[in-house]
Amino acid sequence: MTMHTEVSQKSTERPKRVRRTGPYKAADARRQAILESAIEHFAQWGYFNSSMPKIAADVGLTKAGLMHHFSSKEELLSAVLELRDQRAFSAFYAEDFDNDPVRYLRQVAAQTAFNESQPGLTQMFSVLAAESSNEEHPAHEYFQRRYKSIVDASSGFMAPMIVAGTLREGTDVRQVAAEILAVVDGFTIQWALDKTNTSLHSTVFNYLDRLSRSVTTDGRGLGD
Amino acid sequence: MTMHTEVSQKSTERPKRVRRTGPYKAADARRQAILESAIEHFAQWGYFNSSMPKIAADVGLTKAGLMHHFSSKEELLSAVLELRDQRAFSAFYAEDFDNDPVRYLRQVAAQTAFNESQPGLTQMFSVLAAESSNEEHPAHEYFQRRYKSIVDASSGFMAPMIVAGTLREGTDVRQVAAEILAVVDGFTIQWALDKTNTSLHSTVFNYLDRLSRSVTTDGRGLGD
DNA sequence: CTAAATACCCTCTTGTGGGTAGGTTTTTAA
DNA sequence: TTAAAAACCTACCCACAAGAGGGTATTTAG
Repeated sequence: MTMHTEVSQKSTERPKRVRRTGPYKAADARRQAILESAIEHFAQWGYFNSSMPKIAADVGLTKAGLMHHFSSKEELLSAVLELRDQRAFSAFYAEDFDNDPVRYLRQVAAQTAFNESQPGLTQMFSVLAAESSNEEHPAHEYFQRRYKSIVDASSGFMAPMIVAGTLREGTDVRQVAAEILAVVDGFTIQWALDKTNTSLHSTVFNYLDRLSRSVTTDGRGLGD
Repeated sequence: MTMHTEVSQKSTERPKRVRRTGPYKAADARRQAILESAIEHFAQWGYFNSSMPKIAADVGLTKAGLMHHFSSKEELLSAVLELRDQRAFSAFYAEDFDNDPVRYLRQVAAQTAFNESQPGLTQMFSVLAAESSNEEHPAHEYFQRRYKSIVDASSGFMAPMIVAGTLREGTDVRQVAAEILAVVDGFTIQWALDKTNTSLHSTVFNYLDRLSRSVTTDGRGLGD
C-alpha cells in the first residue's frame, strides 16, 4: 500500500520544483569585478602564481566568496579567456576590407592601439601565451587553437587579395599572417617591459608600413 | 679579567687560517647538472612556479643539497641567466660583417637555428621575458637591460652600413633592430606552442629575407 | 509573507613552497 | 696522516595555496 502510493506519487509527482529565487541583482557586477581582478593578477603573475585568495581580496571577498562564483581556478581562467575573445576581434569581422591590403593592415594597426589602451588584458595574454607552451598548462590547447585560428583568419583575408591583384603574386599569405602575429607579440613584450620608452602601436605601425610597401602590387604604405 | 684576556687574544691571534681543502673535483659537473635542470624547469614553469625541490630531485639531490650550491632560488636564476649570456652572442662579437647587411642578417638567422637546437634555453627565455614584465620579478631589470643592449648592439652593427652605402638611406636602424628582436620573440612563442608545425629558423629566415630586400641598397635577399 | 536559492564567511585538510639548523660522510691539501 | 672544508642529508619552521564542508544572512519569486 504505502509502497504503491509512494511509487504512484513519485511517477505522477511532476518535478514541478518551483523556482523561488534567481541570481541577485548585484551578482553580475561582482562577477565582472572578479574578472577584472583576475586579469590584473594573471597579467602580473601568470596563471600558476596568481592566487585565488589575492584575487578575491582585491574585490573585497574571501576566497570562499570568490569560489562561489567561479568554482575553481581553471574555471576562472576560462571565463577570463572567453571574455577577451568577446571583446577583441569584433572589429575584424564587422569590417569589409574590399580586397584592399592597406585597409586590412590599418585595421591590424588599430588593434594594437586598442591593445595599448588595455594593458591588463594585453599583458595577460602575453604572459599566458608564453606560459602555456607547457603542455600541462590549462590554457595550452586554447592558445594552440587561438594562434591557428588567427593565422587562418588573417590569411583568409589576404588570399583573395592576390586573386584581386592588390597583393603581389607569390606572397606567402600564411607566412605573412604568422609574421604579423609574431611582430605584435614581440613588440608587446618589449612594450610590457618598458612602457615609457616604447609605443606598441607606433612600432607595429612602422613594421606594417614597410610590409605594405613590399607586399602590395602598388607599393603603397599605410599613409597616416 | 676574562674579558681582558679574551680581548688580548682576539687582537694578537693572527687569522692564520690555513686552507685545508678546495672544491671537490666533481662539484663542477654537479653545478652544471643543476643548471641544466633549472633551465628545463624555468622553461616549463617559469621562475615563480618552478620549485627548488623538483629541480633538485631531477639531478638526484635533495633541496638542501641543491641549496648548498646555490643558496637561494634567485641566485640560481642569476647563474642560469649568466650561463646563457656566455653561450649566446659570442658569434656576433667574433665575426666581422664588413658592412654587409646580408651577412649580418644571415648571422641573425643562424642564431635562430641555434636557438631551435636548444629548446630548453630558448623557451626559458621566452617565458621569463614575458613573466619579467612584472616589476617585482627578480629578472625584471635583467631583461630590461638585455633588450636595450641587444637593440643597441644590433643598431650599432647596422648604422655604419648606411654610411657605407649598403643600407638604404633613411633606414631607422633602431626600429629595424627592435623589429628583428620582436620577430624572433614572436616566432619563438609560436614555435614553442606547436613545434611540430613550426620551424623557428625558416619562419624568421623568410622574414629576414624580405626585410633584406626592402632595406639594402641593392635589394638583395638572403639567398640560400 | 515565506521558503528556497543565493551570496557570502569561517574553518579544516592536505599539500607544497623557500629557507634554516644541525648532523654525517667524503674529499682535499698541507 | 689529519683536520678542515665541502657535499651532502634529515628534520624542522613558517607561509601560503586550492579546495571541501558546513555554516549564516540576504534576497528573491511566488
